[in-house]
Amino acid sequence: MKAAERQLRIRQMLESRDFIDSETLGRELDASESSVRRDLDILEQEGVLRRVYGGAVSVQVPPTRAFDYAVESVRLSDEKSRIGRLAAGLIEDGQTVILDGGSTVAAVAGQLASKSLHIVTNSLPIAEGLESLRNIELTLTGGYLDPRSRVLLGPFCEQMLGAIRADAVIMGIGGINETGLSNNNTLVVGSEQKMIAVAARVIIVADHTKFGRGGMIPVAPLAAAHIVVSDAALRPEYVAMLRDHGIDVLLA
Amino acid sequence: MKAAERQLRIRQMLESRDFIDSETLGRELDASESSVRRDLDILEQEGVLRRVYGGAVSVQVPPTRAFDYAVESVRLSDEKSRIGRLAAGLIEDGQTVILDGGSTVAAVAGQLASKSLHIVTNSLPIAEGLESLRNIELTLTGGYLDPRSRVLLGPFCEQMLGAIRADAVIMGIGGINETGLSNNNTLVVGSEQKMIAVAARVIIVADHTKFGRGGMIPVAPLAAAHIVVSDAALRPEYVAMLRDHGIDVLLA
DNA sequence: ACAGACGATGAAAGCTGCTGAACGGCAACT
DNA sequence: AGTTGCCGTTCAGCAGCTTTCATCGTCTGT
Repeated sequence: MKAAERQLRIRQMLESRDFIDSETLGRELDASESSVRRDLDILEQEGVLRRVYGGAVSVQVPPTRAFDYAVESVRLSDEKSRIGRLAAGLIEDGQTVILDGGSTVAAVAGQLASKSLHIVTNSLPIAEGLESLRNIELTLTGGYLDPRSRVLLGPFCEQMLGAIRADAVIMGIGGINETGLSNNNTLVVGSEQKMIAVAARVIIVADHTKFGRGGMIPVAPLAAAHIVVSDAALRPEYVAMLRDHGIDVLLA
Repeated sequence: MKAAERQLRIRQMLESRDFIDSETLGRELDASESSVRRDLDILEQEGVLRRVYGGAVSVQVPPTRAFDYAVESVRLSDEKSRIGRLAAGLIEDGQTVILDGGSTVAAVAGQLASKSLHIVTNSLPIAEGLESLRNIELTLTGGYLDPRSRVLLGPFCEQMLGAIRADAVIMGIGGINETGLSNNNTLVVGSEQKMIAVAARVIIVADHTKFGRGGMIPVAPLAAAHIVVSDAALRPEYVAMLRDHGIDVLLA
């Protein structure tokens, strides 16, 4: 394995982990710890990570400061923040991205803070978390404001979503099983279907507890999703099911 | 487990817990209590937590939001709140009302809290002020979020406004003189023109300092307004000018 | 095709700094 | 005042870091 490839792999690993120790890196990359250390030096100079005793930590734009206001009530579990980081890694500078509501998507939003993006969202908490960032151009959908979830809904929201095109949509979901994606909130389903329709890539974020569950309202068949990001506790049969449908599965 | 990783885990644990005792930390992190104590020292220096006897408590983030609101309410002068009360009296239960952005309009919004209304607004601060009220149905326009004024703008906003009808619009304004209403913020003008077009009654709220001023961008001729609400310090010639155009003038 | 230069790699040596255990002191509770 | 439990300090041991060097593969010029 060449140096450039190792460094790429290290970058990827840091998308889903806060910290990696040198020993693990050496083993996973099949290289000596000397080489790993050299790679870490280079990546540190590039600002990708920070070297610490025992390994390296990923240098994130402190989500604890940039985004906490929006999600102060929603305690982010470890799993969700790992999913967030991994999903955020799928988005590249300059893209237009639709963000659905929901706490898992909010976790992704926090990790997008360092990128230059055009974000379209119907979620007020997410908008509030991102609005102060100069590198993010923020567009809200219109619509009725649901006071419980603080999400914009209804025909105006759908109409506006129908008028745009996006590189990707990042969407949370109530339940996933072999029959497809589903949700329990009746009102958001229409907007979510529109989001899927206008986005070139559909990225579903869902922790492992969402699998096997069927929500009340079907949203879309499995084939509508291009990428599913979940956590390591996802049972293998679900991974296989998704891959059978041609869906990329990433586990944080 | 390395020091850096332990400290990250401690940070995460404090996201969901206010207090952690040293013994639990030592067990969960698989490290000696000595090491845990050292970590806590470091994290305390970084301001993440505060050490207490038996463990550590998370240090709550100072709410910068409260500062914003404080500034806003200080700026809300006696005149504006009187104008707000008077203008709110023009609105009846059950109506659909469009609210423009701006601090004077925000003063009106505060006085609308007791009524049962359907409010349409492009202002995030106003939406945040009203969203918790059960008697108010709230619809936001879509559009680009202007980070400075926190108002939704642009073609999506105008398109959505064009699709609705309202009983009234309550609008602040940058300047009023014999040539009409004008504003200094280029971007909001298009939305304001739409609001005027779709509302049955156009209610302009403006303290007396706005009169005689000409803003950079013309918004509408005087005749577009149906009611102007100002304060008692408004000079009589302006009252006469407005009445000559068939506009009702109310002085708070 | 061959020789030399260059960069990358892994191993070894020496050093730095982290770790856990032990111990005395102090705070909290009875 | 006594007991219990927690804290800060100290120190030996060791894991990990840096530096150095020999080796190997690749590239370049002749």
